[in-house]
Amino acid sequence: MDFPIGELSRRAGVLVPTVRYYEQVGLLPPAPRTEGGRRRYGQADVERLAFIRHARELGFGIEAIRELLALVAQPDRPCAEVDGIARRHLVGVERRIARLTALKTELSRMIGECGHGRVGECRVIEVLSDHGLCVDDSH
Amino acid sequence: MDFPIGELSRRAGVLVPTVRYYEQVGLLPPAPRTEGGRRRYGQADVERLAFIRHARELGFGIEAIRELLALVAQPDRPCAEVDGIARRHLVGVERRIARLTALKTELSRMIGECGHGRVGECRVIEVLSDHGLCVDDSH
DNA sequence: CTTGCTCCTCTAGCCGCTAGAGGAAGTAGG
DNA sequence: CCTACTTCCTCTAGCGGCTAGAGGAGCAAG
Repeated sequence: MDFPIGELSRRAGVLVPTVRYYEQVGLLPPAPRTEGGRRRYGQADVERLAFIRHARELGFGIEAIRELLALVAQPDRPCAEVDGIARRHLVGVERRIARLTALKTELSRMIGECGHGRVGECRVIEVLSDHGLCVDDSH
Repeated sequence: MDFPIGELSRRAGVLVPTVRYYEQVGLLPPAPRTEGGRRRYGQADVERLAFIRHARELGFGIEAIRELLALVAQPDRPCAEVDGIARRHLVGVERRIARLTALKTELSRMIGECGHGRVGECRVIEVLSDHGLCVDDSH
């Protein structure tokens, strides 16, 4: 119930330098130290760190996670804010998907039209050279 | 047929500091200078820069663009390499779409299950706290 | 000749880590 | 007690692809 950073790292599945980074940016509180200056952690830190890790895996940014952690500390407040943060993130993810899907379409078309001849006649190069050859000019 | 960086910027639709950055990383050749030390450009630079811009819009990285530009300079070579670069990029884009789509699914589910009560009972927080509540553990 | 615009270089910042240097603390075995 | 080994510490720099800002010089028009 009182272990060093490496153990925390293993338990939460987060690299040691990343743990220190999270402390630095304020996602984890400054850990108490041994006489020799080493950080000591407890079970609560494992849970907090696992929360952070999972949120990161779901693509939340550091700032959003900071807000989520602040809200977790106030369990009696309505969860509209939590909902809002998650929804905003979802909208961002959907936008990125839409953009990447447009890219994918354009790339596929470009590649499909390549006649596998020489660079000088390559459709891929032509399309890159002339935006007018794109179907969708959203980019 | 001999204009400064601001004019190049306008014609190609690329910000001035970005043009200088592209020169720095070798996508554009070092521009000839006036006596006063200012860069001068011609029509060929507009086309090269437009090519770079379009490739960036399609998500190609600087390194890939460097390779593409080197290939454009050798129009008689077979375009298999061009094709390869584009295909590799397409695969990367598809992977990112797949990943984001999985995120989107998880986020939507999480948000849909939120009962709009208090933070303490919020499903969003619960899911973030416990990875076991995720349907797909690919993340 | 002065105003105002454009241009120059250089440095730092964005995000979220990751890597490495150089050194100190802690632990296990002889 | 000494050594060897591992883990930990701080600090700095780097990734990609720009973007912003400081501080100064060139240049064209009025």
